[in-house]
Amino acid sequence: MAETAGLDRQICFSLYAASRAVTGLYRQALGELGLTYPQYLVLLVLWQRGEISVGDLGAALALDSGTLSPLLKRLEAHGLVDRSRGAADERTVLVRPTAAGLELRERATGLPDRLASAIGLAPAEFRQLQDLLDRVRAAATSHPL
Amino acid sequence: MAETAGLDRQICFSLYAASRAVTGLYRQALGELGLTYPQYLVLLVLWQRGEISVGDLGAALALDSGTLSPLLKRLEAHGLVDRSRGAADERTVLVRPTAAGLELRERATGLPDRLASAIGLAPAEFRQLQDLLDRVRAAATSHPL
DNA sequence: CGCGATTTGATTGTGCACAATCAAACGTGG
DNA sequence: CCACGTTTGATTGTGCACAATCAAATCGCG
Repeated sequence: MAETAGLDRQICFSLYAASRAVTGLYRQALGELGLTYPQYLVLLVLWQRGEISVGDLGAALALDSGTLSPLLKRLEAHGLVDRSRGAADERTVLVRPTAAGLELRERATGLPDRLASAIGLAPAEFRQLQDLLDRVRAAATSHPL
Repeated sequence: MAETAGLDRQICFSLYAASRAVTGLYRQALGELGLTYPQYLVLLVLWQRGEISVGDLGAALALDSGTLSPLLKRLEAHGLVDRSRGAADERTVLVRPTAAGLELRERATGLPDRLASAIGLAPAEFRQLQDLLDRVRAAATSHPL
């Protein structure tokens, strides 16, 4: 045989398709807030940590500066974040939410629960899925193949 | 309280991050073949189904023409696929692999197994993960939120 | 101090994703 | 036959992702 397996047997496609489907669900909800999904993830970090450097933000989200720099400029243009050079190290850029950026937090509070109920897994299944995904991610990022 | 949950508690981020991590693993392996990950998915379908219309391809991969049209042109420019208008219906475009496109299948045979072992889940866990992902995808695509 | 190596973020270029719009081809009722 | 609505793919525009490269700031070591 040695036939290449079809799409239906490839875990990678299930992962890829599920990720895009869930992002699409967020797209609808976030559209009301004027945010994209990666922008929402950045704000999640800022709401939790307050001021943070671009580097630490990239480490938290596993995104590099080529993705974050223009994204942060768009958030700044929309008045949701401030950016400034660090006082101690002039190379670092510190990002923090503005008042408008903090206000969005209230409007986004119900979002994770709405999404979770739309997906409709049992709580135990959610935990199981997250555990498996985190292990996959850890293996994929450490193993250079 | 009513605090927005952090990144670590959001299943959506685990899904998003795991998907990008696995895609990154494929990126290394596919680089030797001169393919991107979505291009590889298109070829998987073509290897299995032979000739197929752009519409059916989009349905199989859940991708629209705005993504597939330029992607297929790049594959055509690399000599891996042919494109032609359908005889019965001049609106449809039929895509099929060239000889070079079919040869790549041999070079890609070991790939899913190599990736699976790099990820390192037990077979039962793989099945479990795929089941959960497919259910998430089904719920996310049917529920309009 | 001074100079090479490192760190940090920005820039550039390619390639997805997806919404919105468009034009050509098809199909059907009158 | 023909006008109208539908289907099919292409095009356009915005916004991620990521590799590669760059410049400025900092650090380390002699």
